[in-house]
Amino acid sequence: MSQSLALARFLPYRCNSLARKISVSLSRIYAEKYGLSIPQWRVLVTLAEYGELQASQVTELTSLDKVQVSRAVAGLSERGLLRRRSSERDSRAALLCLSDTGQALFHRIEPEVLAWEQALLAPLEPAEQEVLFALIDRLELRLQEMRPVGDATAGAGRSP
Amino acid sequence: MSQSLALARFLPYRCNSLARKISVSLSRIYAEKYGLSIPQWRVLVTLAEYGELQASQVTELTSLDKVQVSRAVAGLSERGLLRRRSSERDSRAALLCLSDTGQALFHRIEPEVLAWEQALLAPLEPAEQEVLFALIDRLELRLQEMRPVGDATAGAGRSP
DNA sequence: GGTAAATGGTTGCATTGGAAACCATGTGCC
DNA sequence: GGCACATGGTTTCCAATGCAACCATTTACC
Repeated sequence: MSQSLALARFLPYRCNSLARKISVSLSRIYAEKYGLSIPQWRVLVTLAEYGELQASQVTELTSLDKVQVSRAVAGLSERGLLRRRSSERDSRAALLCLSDTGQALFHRIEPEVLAWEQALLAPLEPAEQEVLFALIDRLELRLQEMRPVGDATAGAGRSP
Repeated sequence: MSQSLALARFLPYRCNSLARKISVSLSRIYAEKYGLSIPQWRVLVTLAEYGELQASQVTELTSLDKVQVSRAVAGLSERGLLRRRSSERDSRAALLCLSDTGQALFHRIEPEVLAWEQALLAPLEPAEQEVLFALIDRLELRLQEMRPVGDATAGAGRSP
């Protein structure tokens, strides 16, 4: 039957478009007010959540690639928002954690961002919010299944 | 109550991440196989759907900005996939429509792309697919409401 | 212990994408 | 008609992004 293609009903387009609008709107908080890029923001959140992490772990947790993480870390470090020390176990590895300033900044931004997200999700009932996240989970899972086996294009670039 | 922020449960992140993965995966069809960029692809679809359009209309329909449309059109035009003529009503306006080659290319790609989308959506029941699109609609609507009034940052740059 | 391969992270370089400046034309107003 | 301003589209310039090459170190293996 193959209905014909119209962007309005084409998931890649709709999803992209939604994601873009969300990013633009949200970035007014952390970008315009606090001068953070998206990668920087993600690194900040992740370190706030997990404490001390190796850069490679941040890479996995944020879905950023290692270059983005490296640059984000450099930027945050320059502003004194995080500290880098090298692991004694492996002197190549850099262990990252937020400085007090970084923590403070995060705690200042977090409620604003959460409030913004709540405002966005407000029209959806809690059950609908669950459904939304569940659908996203399933689609991501599906995408992984669809990837041809033996494809090196995995999330964060591990695997031999 | 304000649960704390975790990326895994943060809609902007999840949505962005999903959109990105979808794009990467899908682009194997129209980018790698047919050498089209995303903007070019969107313009192609839109012209295939609507016939002859002015560039500004394409801009609105695709959620691309006018620079992207301009470049996409230039690229497609170079490859002979679309024709540009200037409107007699307004000699600034460019009227765009697919050439026969462009139509042919579209008809070759369309079924592949639709099949890909079906594969992605396969794990979702039809009713769930409806829910998904409905949720996206509502979120986009909500984003528009949330935009501070008198904000010039509208989708495609209309409004006085 | 020494060489080869793997891993963690950074840097350089080419490409992309968006904002603003820019032409060309059209519209409003006197 | 003429001058200011709006509009359609293109070009220019700069920042962000991503890939690949690159050091430094560690691991594997002989």
